[in-house]
Amino acid sequence: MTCVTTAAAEPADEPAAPPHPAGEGTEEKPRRARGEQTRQLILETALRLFRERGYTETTMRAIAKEAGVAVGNAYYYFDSKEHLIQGFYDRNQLAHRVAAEPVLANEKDFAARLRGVLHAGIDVNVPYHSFAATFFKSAAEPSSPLSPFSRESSPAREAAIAIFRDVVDGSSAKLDPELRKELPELLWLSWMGVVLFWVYDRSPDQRRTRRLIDGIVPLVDRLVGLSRLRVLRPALRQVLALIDTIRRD
Amino acid sequence: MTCVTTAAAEPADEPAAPPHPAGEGTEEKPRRARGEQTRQLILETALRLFRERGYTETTMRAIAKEAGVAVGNAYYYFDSKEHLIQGFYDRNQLAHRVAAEPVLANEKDFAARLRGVLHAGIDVNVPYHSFAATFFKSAAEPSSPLSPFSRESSPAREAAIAIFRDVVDGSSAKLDPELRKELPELLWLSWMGVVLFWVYDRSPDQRRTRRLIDGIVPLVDRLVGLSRLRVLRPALRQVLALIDTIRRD
DNA sequence: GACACCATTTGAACGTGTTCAAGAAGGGCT
DNA sequence: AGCCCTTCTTGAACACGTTCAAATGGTGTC
Repeated sequence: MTCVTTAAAEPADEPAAPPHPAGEGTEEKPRRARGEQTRQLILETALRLFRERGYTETTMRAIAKEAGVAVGNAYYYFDSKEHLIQGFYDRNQLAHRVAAEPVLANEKDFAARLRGVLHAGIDVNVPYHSFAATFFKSAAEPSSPLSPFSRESSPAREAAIAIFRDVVDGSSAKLDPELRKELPELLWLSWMGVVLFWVYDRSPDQRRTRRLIDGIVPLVDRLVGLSRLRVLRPALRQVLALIDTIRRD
Repeated sequence: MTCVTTAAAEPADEPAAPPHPAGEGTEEKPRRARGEQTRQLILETALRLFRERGYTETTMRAIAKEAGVAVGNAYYYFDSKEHLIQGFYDRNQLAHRVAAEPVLANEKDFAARLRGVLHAGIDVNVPYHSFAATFFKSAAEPSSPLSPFSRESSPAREAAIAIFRDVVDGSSAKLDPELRKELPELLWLSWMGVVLFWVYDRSPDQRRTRRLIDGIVPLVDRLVGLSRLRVLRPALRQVLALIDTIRRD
């Protein structure tokens, strides 16, 4: 209950930068530090065990024991076992951004940018493919805070969409201004589709997903290019109108 | 608690035909009957409780008690609580077929057929929207037998695709023969997308889903119509090639 | 009738995620 | 110092899904 606020308040920066700027003294504990430290300890331990044993096989008792705390303590910081995944979620979001940076900085071609970003997204997730399925199961429940469409995931979702906005804005492609406005979100949605495919992908090294990306990017590129074609104008308007209709409830 | 009757007797539309290995020397009557009856009783009771209280809120103990059997007995017939959903799955599949029948029989226009089938699919699911979300959660796990892509769901999946094959075959639309071959499966995939949208749809009476259908059907119709256009031929080939590539692992 | 066999049924027991009432650990105040 | 208040920590207890060795019961065989 109480930890909901703390958890949801600053989820973005916990993976990389610890909130310890300078005063590294042991006595410098302004009330917050002790709790935050425990929180991090539990999260780190949990993610490590998830990686080592898988999600379902890792029990809350094991996490607590390994972290050297009581099981109830974990529930003081995290509402449920599933909420521990949120940490994984945020961390990978950030890793995706970092991995996509080179392509976004150097490449101008739309297709190349999109392709790079999609592959980068898969790259950072590869180590977790085995238990991503279970994790995905949790995310699939609409009422779950882990759902990519949920309010709680809103920051992470916005951050993800921002990457695709970058893909569009930094590209040399010329396209319909109205489409340009909607494209980032549409690309993000496609990305969710790719992730869905990836989760289900049982081929070695998930190479089918790689091929899906390589195949679908030129298609999207072509479609986007064709968007200025006269014959397709009405269809484009139709799509945009539909999106608008659905969005306004 | 000998409630043998009402629950089991009412719905005679059980899709599972009794196994008739005709040609075996054994007597066909008594041995199997008792077990099958219990199995049905448990399934009926479970589905009723799911409808009344929701999936998560219905405990296996409650199902067993209500059915007048021991918990272990339910596990003799069903591997897990999730496996009980498979019954729900099959039943709705059949209901979809039935509900779509009138449209498929009377309508010739492709768009109208597709629209009718999609709305019919939502219609039969409406009563279960509240717990469909939880049920969907189970189906989302790739390893789960409930996954629409799993081997266990193969029959139900084929049956569903068959509906869309009917949509295509019975329509007056003229389209590329290669596309025609793939279209049923593509439409089924779109249907899965619509269901996904529906599960997440929180608008009253899920009216956003209805609008999504009404909006997307003309689009698909248009796209299918355009498929014979010269400019789009290469793109179409590209799509079909991609599907082929992915399919062959 | 007696026995064996196998499908069926039982309910206690196990391990799990989660809750909760109680306490410990400090820091700020008088 | 003494007290209060918030933050943090504890571990037993609960309800659930699931398992399993044992009991039951009907059917075929001798």
